[in-house]
Amino acid sequence: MARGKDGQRGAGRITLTQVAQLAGVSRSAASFALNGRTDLRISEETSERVRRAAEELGYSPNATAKTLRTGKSGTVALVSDFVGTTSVANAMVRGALQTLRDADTLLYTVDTQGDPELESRFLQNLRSRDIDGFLYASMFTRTVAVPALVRGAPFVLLNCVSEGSDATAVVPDEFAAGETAAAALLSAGHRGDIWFVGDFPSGFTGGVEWHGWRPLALSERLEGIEATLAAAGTSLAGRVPIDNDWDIANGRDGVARLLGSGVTPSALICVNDAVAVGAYHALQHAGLRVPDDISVIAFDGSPLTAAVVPTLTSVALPHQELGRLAAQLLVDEVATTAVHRVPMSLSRGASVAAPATTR
Amino acid sequence: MARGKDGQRGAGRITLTQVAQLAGVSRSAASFALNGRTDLRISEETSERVRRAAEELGYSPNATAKTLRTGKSGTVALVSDFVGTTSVANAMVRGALQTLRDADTLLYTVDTQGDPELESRFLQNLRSRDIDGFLYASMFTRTVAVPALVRGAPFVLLNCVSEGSDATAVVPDEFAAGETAAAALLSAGHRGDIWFVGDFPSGFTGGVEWHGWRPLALSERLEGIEATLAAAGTSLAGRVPIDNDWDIANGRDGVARLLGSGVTPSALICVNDAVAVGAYHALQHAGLRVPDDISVIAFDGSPLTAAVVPTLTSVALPHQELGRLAAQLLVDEVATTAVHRVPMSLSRGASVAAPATTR
DNA sequence: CTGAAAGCGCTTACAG
DNA sequence: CTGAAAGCGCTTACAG
Repeated sequence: MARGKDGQRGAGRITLTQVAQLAGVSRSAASFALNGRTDLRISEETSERVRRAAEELGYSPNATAKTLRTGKSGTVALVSDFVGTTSVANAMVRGALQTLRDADTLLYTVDTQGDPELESRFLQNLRSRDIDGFLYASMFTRTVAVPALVRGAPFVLLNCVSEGSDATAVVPDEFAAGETAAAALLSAGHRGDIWFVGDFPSGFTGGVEWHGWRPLALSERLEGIEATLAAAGTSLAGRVPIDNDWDIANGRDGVARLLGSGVTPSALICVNDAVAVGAYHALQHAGLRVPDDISVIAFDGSPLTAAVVPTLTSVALPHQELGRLAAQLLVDEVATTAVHRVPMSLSRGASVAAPATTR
Repeated sequence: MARGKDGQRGAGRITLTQVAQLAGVSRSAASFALNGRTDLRISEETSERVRRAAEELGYSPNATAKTLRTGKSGTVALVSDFVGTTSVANAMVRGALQTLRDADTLLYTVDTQGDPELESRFLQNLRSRDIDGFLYASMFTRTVAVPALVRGAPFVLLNCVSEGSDATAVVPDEFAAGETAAAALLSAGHRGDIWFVGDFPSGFTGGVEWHGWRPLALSERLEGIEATLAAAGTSLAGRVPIDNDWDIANGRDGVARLLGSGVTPSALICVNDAVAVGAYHALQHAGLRVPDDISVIAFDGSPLTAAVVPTLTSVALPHQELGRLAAQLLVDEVATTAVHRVPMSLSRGASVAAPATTR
């Protein structure tokens, strides 16, 4: 993992000496001014000049040097065994950890909570420690703007792609996942009356910003579904828009609305497992049985699939493999701008059967 | 966050110079030998002497100095927005992050996967970076042996307690949680035929090692339950032992066995949500309705509670508050050996009702 | 192999 | 305020 194009030391990294020079003061004075120390009784005017110089040069202190000198790093570590959990995030971390372990590299995880200001502080800190590389990851598959600080070191996007498609990225193959879901229904004998549950609320389309984010899964899954249905001479009977969160309540409400409108689907393809669980609830409430009356298939392959009766058939996200591959690409310094798509496999439950009409 | 008793610089930290002295070689030679470089054509015998000296002194290189000199840190960072997920682990991280943010401290997370060798490598690396403090956390509440490397800096145990109770720790109040669960059933009118699902398999007791770990939740929850029932003049009708994993299948099998033995409980207290979901399945299979025929209550307050019909009543783990408090104690340098117990609150679903016999 | 030295970028006590 | 200096712990080119 050598330094990236923009990651060379010295190439651009501003030091305190340079700030002092520009401000026309001693290094000591610059240090005192920047750290807001008053021992030296530096005039406010001088302090201001130093701060402006630092600002102008884009100075950011080297945390490694500071730590070496002071014996304090300003950081705390949380050490845990969390990865054991079956969580989306943890599976990605687990995959990356395995690969990096073989490469004798440790993995620090930081969580920005999706907050740009916190992210920026973390990135500054990490860069100032001469981190060898970044895995820039997203909770759910979407398009991101890669921060300049990340671009300054080798990096691989994990579960997201860059705006200009100008970076190495690893994402699930959502199109193929859509194909897989549709094919599962087709091979069970379904042809018509297949509904998709989880479209954007009206006014939104898959291609635009949504919730401040730009998810990829929805549009690509839909394309895969439609392509496969079209090849079999059919198409979706319709799409049920639901609210933002793609949670259980959204799924229940959406399907209740669908059933209330007099439609009797043969099968439901739900945008994720939680929505499918909500669909179960609405179906049960309407006295419909899964899969006897209606088949249900979803995406994600989360623990929810085992919580319902009958168990839910779902096209599983390959989180661990995403982490593994992204780490491998980082270690291997593969410097393409390719988007690597990892296959999603069908996790078979008992929620898909032959359509009621054929029995 | 000052350095802990054993954390002072210089006090004990061995440097390369000391290794070289003990081995009777130059610092250059020591460096070359330890890094396995051959440029200098150091004899195998000398190398061996250096390695022995390093070993004897317990030398571990200072990563900060090394990074400063070489511009490489040997680490990679995974930057993400994972914390948004509703996962046990992430809630703890989120809580800690919030507190530390106010204290202007960043949080690095490392995951050891429960592997002692990987943990040791991480701890070495973190200590060598002069990390200001540790949150030592466990996935589930248990007794841990705190590594010496952690003790070398200020630290707080998160969701675990130390073997000798000689460290500041933050854990859920499991005893009170047991009381809460029992009280919920009592106030719904249940008196007898209350069964506990999730006892250790026979041969194990709550006090001893289990699965290589020593969980606290089970024994303390049971004590709280029994204490509250006793105060109401009753007691558990029995305990259903289940297999190790405390997952959905374990719960289903355990309850199926119980029902198969001819018992008809009035209420079930399940050791966690997953086991309760399994209980639902077994009850449904037996034609019993929740809560009309049997009430069910559990512990954890996970997303599974919303996935089932009726929604599950559960005593919720206060993960975020655990993280928040632990971070606060770390920042405040509270140097007691106190175990702080955080209350668990009742998350009301629709799975508890009056006993069938009273209606 | 040795030994003295430079240098990574910072903070800080010191004499002026 | 300045300015020269030391020092954190390492790596590494250099002359012997």
